Amino acid sequence: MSLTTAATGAPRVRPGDAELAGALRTGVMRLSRRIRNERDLDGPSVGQLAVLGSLDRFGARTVGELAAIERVKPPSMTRTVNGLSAAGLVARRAHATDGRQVVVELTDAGRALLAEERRRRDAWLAHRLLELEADERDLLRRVAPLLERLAAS
Amino acid sequence: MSLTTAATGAPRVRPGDAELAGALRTGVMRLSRRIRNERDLDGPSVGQLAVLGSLDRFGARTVGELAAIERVKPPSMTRTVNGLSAAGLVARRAHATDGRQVVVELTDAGRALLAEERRRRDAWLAHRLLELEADERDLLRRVAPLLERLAAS
DNA sequence: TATTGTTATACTCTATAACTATA
DNA sequence: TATAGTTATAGAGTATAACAATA
Repeated sequence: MSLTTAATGAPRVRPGDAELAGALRTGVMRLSRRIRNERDLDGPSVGQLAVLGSLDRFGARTVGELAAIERVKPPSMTRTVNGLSAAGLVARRAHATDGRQVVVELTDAGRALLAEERRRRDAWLAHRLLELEADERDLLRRVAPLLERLAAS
Repeated sequence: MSLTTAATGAPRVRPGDAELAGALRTGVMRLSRRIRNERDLDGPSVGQLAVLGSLDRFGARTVGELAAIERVKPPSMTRTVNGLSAAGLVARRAHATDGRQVVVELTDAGRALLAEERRRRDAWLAHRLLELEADERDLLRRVAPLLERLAAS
């Protein structure tokens, strides 16, 4: 099975390509809805957890940077940070040199919650993943960065 | 907390497994947000399009069946169907034998819109997909049903 | 003037609870 | 009584527009 044309070497569109966008879209949208539904109702929201994770991975970031990372608008990130701050999971502090910017950083409580969150990663998604075959998990592991790339493009 | 049991011979968790749920979750959530943002603002919403697609694939279905397929609650599906009906894309009709149920079916306009939607599948997602390598698209094609399975489990 | 963040406001999608009609 | 769908209402998450503070 050749995936490229003999002439140009350009990727050849296969029969299923016309349906791929649709299939991927419905799969992503349904799974995202499912994830939103299954999370711990007393804990941080999915969006809040994503911010905590980014702060842990990348270190303290301004509100604007967090908005860019999560691909939301600044007012939305302000709201998300407000929630995290009210829960004591992040703290705002002044930017060292630019008085307009607000730096957001994890608190000890935020780090602890993140650790706890990781510890119970056998919540429903991880649990469902374990019901898959090993090669299917491998597939998903390779695809996760692809989804990020698509979201960032 | 053990993720596998030596006794059952279940797939053994590899080093990356602990992070898979988190990576998949953030990828799915960000891409879903991106998809929501990029759609045609004058056309049907993502949820409405999904329903049109299901009606096309599976044929006429009751409101309750559509709610189950899309994994939303009946009142949400009533709203979605209301929007589609107001746009003339679907029609309600009485169930043949059960007066409580309402059957939803595609109209000609709905079918035409769906065809048009497919024709311009080189909108941003399909366009982005074509920028990937052929083997990456193959990966996504194999993963799409997996996402559905995860969402349905 | 331009940029960063916030406040005010509104819209979309989803949910639960209560209600109607039918089985 | 139980089920299917709808209506009423509320909550979460997002957006745009206007504003304040700072560069």
